[in-house]
Amino acid sequence: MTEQLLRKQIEAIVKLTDEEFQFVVGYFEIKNYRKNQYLVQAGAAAPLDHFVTSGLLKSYFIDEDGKEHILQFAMEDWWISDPQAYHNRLPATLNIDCIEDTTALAITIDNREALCYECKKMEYFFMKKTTAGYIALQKRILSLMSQNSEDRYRQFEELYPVLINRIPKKLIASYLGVSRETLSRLSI
Amino acid sequence: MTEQLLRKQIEAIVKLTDEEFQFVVGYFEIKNYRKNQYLVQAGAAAPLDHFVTSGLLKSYFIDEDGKEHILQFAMEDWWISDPQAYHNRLPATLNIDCIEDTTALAITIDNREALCYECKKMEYFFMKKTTAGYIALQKRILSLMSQNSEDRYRQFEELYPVLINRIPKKLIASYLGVSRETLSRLSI
DNA sequence: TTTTAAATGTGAGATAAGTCACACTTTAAA
DNA sequence: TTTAAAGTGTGACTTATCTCACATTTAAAA
Repeated sequence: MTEQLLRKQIEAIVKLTDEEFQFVVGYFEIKNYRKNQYLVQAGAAAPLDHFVTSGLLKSYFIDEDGKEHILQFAMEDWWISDPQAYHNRLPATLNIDCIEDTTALAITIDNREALCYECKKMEYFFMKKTTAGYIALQKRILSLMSQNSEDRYRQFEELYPVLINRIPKKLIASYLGVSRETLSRLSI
Repeated sequence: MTEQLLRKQIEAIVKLTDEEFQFVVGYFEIKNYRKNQYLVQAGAAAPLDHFVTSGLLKSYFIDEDGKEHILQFAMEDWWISDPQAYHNRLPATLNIDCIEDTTALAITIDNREALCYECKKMEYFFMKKTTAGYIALQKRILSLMSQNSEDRYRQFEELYPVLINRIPKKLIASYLGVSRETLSRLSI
């Protein structure tokens, strides 16, 4: 069952009774998306945070030259949103779309805030997740500043071995901040 | 009074009574540091998160070539730590030291967790701060991936005008992920 | 299965940024 | 106030990476 994945992730941080988990799940809705479908489009509202239970997504920014820069991939057990748009109820600056058909549990910002208010365990859970995300982003910044393309690729390989054969190399290049030609020329 | 800065920042997010604020402040200690002094050294413990009330600090990573990469500056009203070391009670991978003599309110991770447990308003406050930090890091990643040195410098100027004349250009270069020579050659 | 589109590899040349070197200026220390 | 250290600017050369082009392979759609 798709909710069990969420439960497992939550319970790695805080224990919940069956009733508590049913209460939590009530704040989410199950969503299905097709390959290439947008979940979020720049300029539009981005009212949902998604916990992916199957499939694969990417969030990315399109710069003034029309170039895509991938900020995040999200497969099973990952969360994905445009955090700025979501938390501050602003129009999206990012796009999110499906690399594969995807099923996710989605929660609105209002529901999330209500849930955190009603259930402090969940506030604690989200706190832990956000902190871990913050740490991961700091590492990514250091990686962009201190490593060359090849080292960044190798680090990606090590960190997300599953994704290497599941995502086109040109998308990995975009995630790493390198052109697809340069990635293709690496001795890897 | 140095605590009032903290109160003001907290009250921009959650209102506190005088008693509540006194309770909160009890979890912090006032620390003074001299210019060039380390707050955190790579390899050692990093048991404190600092809320700066005066002065200026930097956190940075030293790569295998001995090159410094600045992750963050922190002046009045900013928080600074090695989040990975702090939250997970690990040895630091970052260094933090003073660009200017600094006064800060410091809190241990144990005190922070106890405070969040005792005072849900503070948990909410830290949640908001961490989320805002996460969003800022995402923007920095996109900036590193999509902008050239000059655009990054101009963006820094716009975002932190106060820091431009307070920090040596070579440190700004390190923060922007560019050599000091290249920064010096920009037509800015 | 056939057709079309997407992904990938690779050459050739352009370019942003890095590195090393040294002079000059500003700031801090003795 | 003198001395030393740190910060900054700039020339000359190197290099990683980008861009454009086109061929080839692989995957998806008709």
